[in-house]
Amino acid sequence: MRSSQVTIKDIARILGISPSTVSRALKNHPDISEETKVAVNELALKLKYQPNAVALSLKHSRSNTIGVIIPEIVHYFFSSVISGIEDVAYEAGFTVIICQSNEKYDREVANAKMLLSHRVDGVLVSISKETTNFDHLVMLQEGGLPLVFFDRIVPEIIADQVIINDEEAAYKATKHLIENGRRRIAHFAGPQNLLIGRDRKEGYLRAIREAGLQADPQLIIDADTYEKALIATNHLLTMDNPPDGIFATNDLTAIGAMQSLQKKGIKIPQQIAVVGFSDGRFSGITEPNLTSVDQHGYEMGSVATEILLNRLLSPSETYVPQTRVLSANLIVRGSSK
Amino acid sequence: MRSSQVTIKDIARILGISPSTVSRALKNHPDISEETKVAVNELALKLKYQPNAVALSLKHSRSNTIGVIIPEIVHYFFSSVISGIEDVAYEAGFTVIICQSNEKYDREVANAKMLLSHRVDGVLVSISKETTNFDHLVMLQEGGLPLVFFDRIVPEIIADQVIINDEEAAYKATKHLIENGRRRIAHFAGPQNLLIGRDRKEGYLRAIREAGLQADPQLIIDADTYEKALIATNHLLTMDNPPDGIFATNDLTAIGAMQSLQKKGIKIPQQIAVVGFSDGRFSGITEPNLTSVDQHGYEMGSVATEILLNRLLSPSETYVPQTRVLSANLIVRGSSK
DNA sequence: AACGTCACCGCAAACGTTTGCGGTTCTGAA
DNA sequence: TTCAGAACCGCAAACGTTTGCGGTGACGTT
Repeated sequence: MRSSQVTIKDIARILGISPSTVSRALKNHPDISEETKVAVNELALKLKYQPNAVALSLKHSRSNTIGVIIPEIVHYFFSSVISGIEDVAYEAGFTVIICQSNEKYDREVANAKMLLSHRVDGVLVSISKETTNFDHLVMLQEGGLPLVFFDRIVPEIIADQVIINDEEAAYKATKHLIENGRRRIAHFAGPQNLLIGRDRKEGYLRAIREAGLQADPQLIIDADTYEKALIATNHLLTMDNPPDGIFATNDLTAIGAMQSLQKKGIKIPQQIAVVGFSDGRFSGITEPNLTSVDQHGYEMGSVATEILLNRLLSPSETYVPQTRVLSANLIVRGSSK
Repeated sequence: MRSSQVTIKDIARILGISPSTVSRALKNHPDISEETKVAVNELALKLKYQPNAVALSLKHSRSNTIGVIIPEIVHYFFSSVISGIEDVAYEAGFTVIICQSNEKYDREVANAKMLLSHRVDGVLVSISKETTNFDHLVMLQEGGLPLVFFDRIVPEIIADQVIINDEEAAYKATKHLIENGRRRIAHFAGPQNLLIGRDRKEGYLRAIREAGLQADPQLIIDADTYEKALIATNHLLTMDNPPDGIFATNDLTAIGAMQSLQKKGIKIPQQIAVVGFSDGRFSGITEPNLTSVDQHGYEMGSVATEILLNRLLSPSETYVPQTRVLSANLIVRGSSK
């Protein structure tokens, strides 16, 4: 913030009137004469006066700024979410402070404190993989801030949330594999402290059970990164009875699996089919193209922001937390047909 | 910003002292007795007092916030840059307001005004494809804000900037194709109003000329998106004398080319080699893996932010704009061997 | 006792903007 | 002429925090 920007005081001094009159003239207040209004508005335009949003924030106890805490910016899904957030916030005249936790709890706590200090009006959160204690998020609520969780939600905290039905989506993905003849399906699972990790695994298990298949614990592997998938896939291939399908918790993991398979000369989908999750930009790029659950990142960001803005702009006396479940559809491509 | 957050006034009232004493006690001021300091600090901790950053901003004419204007968040390179920006800002105790222009000039102008109004301390900018008038950026400087351009810079404005040597990188990429025997190389070029578009084309042309090859205008096509590349590649294949190499201005465009080629049964790189630019996450995912110029997004964001923070934290009397050129190396993979 | 110094605070003003309330002047009606 | 109401402002205080300066009391020295 620079001292060389024009303030209401500058205009007042030049016109020989008081700052309160300048303020009222700029707001077209009925008590101010037309002559004064014209003079003020012309000078403000000429001097390129911009209201000081910081001073307004202090005066009104409202900053028109929302905070966003996400695990990682460089991730197609999350960057899509931020894009949706920023577009909706922009349309509503809000600015967006972006914080990444880099999947670290401590960083997430520091981010929460910083946002509280900056007096943001509300916060959109997707928690880090490490986060198992939620005091810092409760603190935000106690500070009067509405929270909206998205994707990685926290059932322990009463708040609005936007999700897809991870269990249902995973169920569909696994069922698709089963309907295409796969009988031994591995699941590359995300962290089980995150609800999305649990739900995706539950959906997978439900489809397995419904098909009367035996759930084999050896086919459920903790692997939610490209690198882990490279290793995990190699491991699967050493089994006496390797799988004929892989359902991965995200696209990059699925791609890691695909590449391991292809390096071993395994034909996809003929020998082993692969399904991902999130429908990132990659899915139309791999060979064969990746079947994937469309997670609607941009829409998730948009909806979460709309819910938050509604909380801010239309406060209601009774708080009923809202859960919006976005449709998640399976997009079938070459990797699983 | 919520009225339920604890202020210095609350602590002052509870302890029966003045707000200025609370402030000084919190800052360990030597004029304040040890007894008072202990009482203040204990109560502040108990009440979870957090300084009001908005009030501090107003008082100090400094917000410890930097603004970022980028063309598009959902883009691997830019999301990498933001990640670098956020990490460096966080370490320095700064927050980051993120604005995307969606490649629209009008949006970029509105973003600039909003950042000025929010009294950010400085701005990091990569301009939109549409931007040919820079008054809104000059306005930021006139408002006292230091600017740092990155990637898409504006030579017309005297400011700090962080780039890779696009011309040199493109020269290397094209030369690599030539050294691998390619004699008819197409260039999928970016917008020529952007310096990066011009420089990449110049580097391409220089390599062509140095090799004693004839530059064929029909081989230079305006195509900087995946979709445009699908079409442009098909068009190239209808030529009497199709190219044997393609140098694309970014990775997604290169991938579009690859997919068109593969759909027509063209072997990559045996028949036509492909080189991209930016070394996004995709390059290790395509088949064959894509040769690409590594654009160092995260490093670019980090360096740009460090330069900006230096401007803010160590102001110098004489302003000498700084240009940092990051190394850009060609990473050779299967698409061009 | 008087004076000077130091410890330890509180007052007041600043930052930019807004808004309630009251002051001043003018005009019209009684 | 007097009074009331309206037009048109300016003052003062608020928001949260900081910081210069001055006030007050205690203590030590002359």
